[in-house]
Amino acid sequence: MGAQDGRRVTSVDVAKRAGVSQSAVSRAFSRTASIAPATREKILRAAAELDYRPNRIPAIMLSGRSGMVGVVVGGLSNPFYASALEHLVCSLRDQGLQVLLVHVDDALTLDSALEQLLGYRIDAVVTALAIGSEVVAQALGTLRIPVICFNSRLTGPWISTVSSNNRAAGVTAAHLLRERGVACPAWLAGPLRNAASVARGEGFREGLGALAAGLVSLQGDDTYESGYEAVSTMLARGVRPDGMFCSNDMMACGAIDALRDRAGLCCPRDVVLLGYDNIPQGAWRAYDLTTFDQGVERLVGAACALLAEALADGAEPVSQSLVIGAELLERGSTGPV
Amino acid sequence: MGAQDGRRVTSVDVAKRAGVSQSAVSRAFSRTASIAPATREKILRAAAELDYRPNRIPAIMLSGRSGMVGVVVGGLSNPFYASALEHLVCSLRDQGLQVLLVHVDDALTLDSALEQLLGYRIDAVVTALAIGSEVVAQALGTLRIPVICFNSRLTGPWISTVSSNNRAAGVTAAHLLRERGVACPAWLAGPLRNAASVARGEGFREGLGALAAGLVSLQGDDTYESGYEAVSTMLARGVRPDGMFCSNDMMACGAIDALRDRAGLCCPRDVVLLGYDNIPQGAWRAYDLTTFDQGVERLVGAACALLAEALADGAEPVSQSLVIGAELLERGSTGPV
DNA sequence: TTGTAGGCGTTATCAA
DNA sequence: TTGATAACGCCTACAA
Repeated sequence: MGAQDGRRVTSVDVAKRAGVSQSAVSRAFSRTASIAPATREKILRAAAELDYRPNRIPAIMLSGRSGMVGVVVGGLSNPFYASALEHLVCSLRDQGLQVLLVHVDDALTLDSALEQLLGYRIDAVVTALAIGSEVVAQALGTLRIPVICFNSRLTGPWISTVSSNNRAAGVTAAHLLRERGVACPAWLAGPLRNAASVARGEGFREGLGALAAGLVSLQGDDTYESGYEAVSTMLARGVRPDGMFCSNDMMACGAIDALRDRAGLCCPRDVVLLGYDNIPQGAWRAYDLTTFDQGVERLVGAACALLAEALADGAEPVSQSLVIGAELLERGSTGPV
Repeated sequence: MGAQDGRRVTSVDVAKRAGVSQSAVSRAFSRTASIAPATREKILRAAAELDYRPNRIPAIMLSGRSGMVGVVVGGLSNPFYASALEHLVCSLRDQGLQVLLVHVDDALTLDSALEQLLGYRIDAVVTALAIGSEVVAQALGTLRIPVICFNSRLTGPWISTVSSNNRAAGVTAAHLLRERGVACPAWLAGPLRNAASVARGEGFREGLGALAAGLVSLQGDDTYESGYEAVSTMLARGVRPDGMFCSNDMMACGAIDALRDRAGLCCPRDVVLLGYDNIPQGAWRAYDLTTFDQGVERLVGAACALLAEALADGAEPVSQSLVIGAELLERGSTGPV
């Protein structure tokens, strides 16, 4: 049945079999068009017999809208981003949008990737990149389609952002350490290009008040290894903080392991420590990590809401910023209350 | 510049500005067509001025090929799959293929997801699903486009598979435990629908030889929590193996934590333990997990090779099976040599 | 409610 | 090397 000759089954084939016009077939598969139930029935039967599947491509040509959203990801090795992607894909599907996925390492890849995507007439771009923001804003701004960024500082007429309240969380982290009687705090930063990390650091410093004077600042790159390295180096220099805020959970796990390995230090007994993101591994018994939960669902939900607005018929270029409050999730690494 | 009136810039606009025919514009952007360098130059300049980007959609209509591959993923929360996806996206891009990503929870979602994808005229499907294979094979088999599966038992005229040598790895795991003098081995299985897990278990049992008689079999579902639970329950029943093979690293991490938490048991001192997948977390100091490395690059590379073959012009329905050898990666959890 | 006809933006074919 | 023209498969007026 169907395309014996290799050719794909088209609406014309179905029309022929059902003894109707091609436009009738189109109507049978349309939500809005009016068609007699009996005719529709007949057509659907013929379509099923031929194993016909409507082709969306011509509709894209006519409408100029593909129903596809370009999703640009960087570090999928961070479970937080993997989870965000998973939620995003599901939410977009529920909005009837498909995801055209691109992985990007640097600004160059980004440019060529976007070029590719644009050929497919994607309706929008969603991204959680942490590449040099200047370059990215430049590249994204010229697309003339809506762009939604996570935890970014990018701005532009087509660019909207969704962020968690990084600065406030930093303050909260500082207050928690002070409550726990921390005297010598440390801050483990993510890469400087990561706007969220910078904001967390600023909030932390602010919340520390007088304690900020003696703040030990370490630099990581958001990976477990960098957290392990940074803390190992610090310990080797004889620096021993009793409280620590890590810009993300991956580094926090590395920090905990380095403290244990290199100096026999335990959390929270010797160091009160917390991270950010609430990745599943933080909940693993070996870490039992206090952290900030960004609420991936809310974050993604907000992004999709912005997207829906930006894609609404006749919408002007939208540029909004939404801030989602991150919630402190206390576990063992900051000790009992 | 460009579409002041909101309309998108087309090749006709560029042609007008460059003072050439529309076909000339098409040629200027084509790799194969022949065109005078001067003409090409002139056209590209006009295109740049208008910010023109070729539209791939009409080409899809003409050729029937979209250059898009549907990628169906399940558990992105397993870092192994996240990593595989990352590699896959990059490799496909290098082949000039785009990724249309779909997340699927159950067979129902799969059906509707595939229906969606087919509307976009995807050229092939790549998947690492571990859903009931009957249903999936049914759904995938009727697509009439190439399907590449990871670690699956699916078969059919259009279906190819890439697997790691699960059975052989199971045997190797058993031999390692025997070398270490294990007397009471345990096996922590993944879900039954996971063909890879079943094969690993069979190989393990085979490799154990006489020891298989006393094998302790535990059931998990490939998550950390299930590993933790299964081992906790086992310990509560007073069962204390001295060697353990876990069907994947996530469960292995859970097992290690349960052994430590619930019975103060350490690896490798009290239990010689190994997993499968080589996820980054297994290398974290808290686990230091011996495991089998599937070689994501090789796995993905093989899949892409199969795909290229299946998509070659005039290719018949391809059905191949490739097996990639997994390599034992010894770390601390199986002890020093 | 139904059929006819035009067009979406390219690529491919053919003639010049 | 170029330009005109016919597809590709569907949607959407418009007419019946």
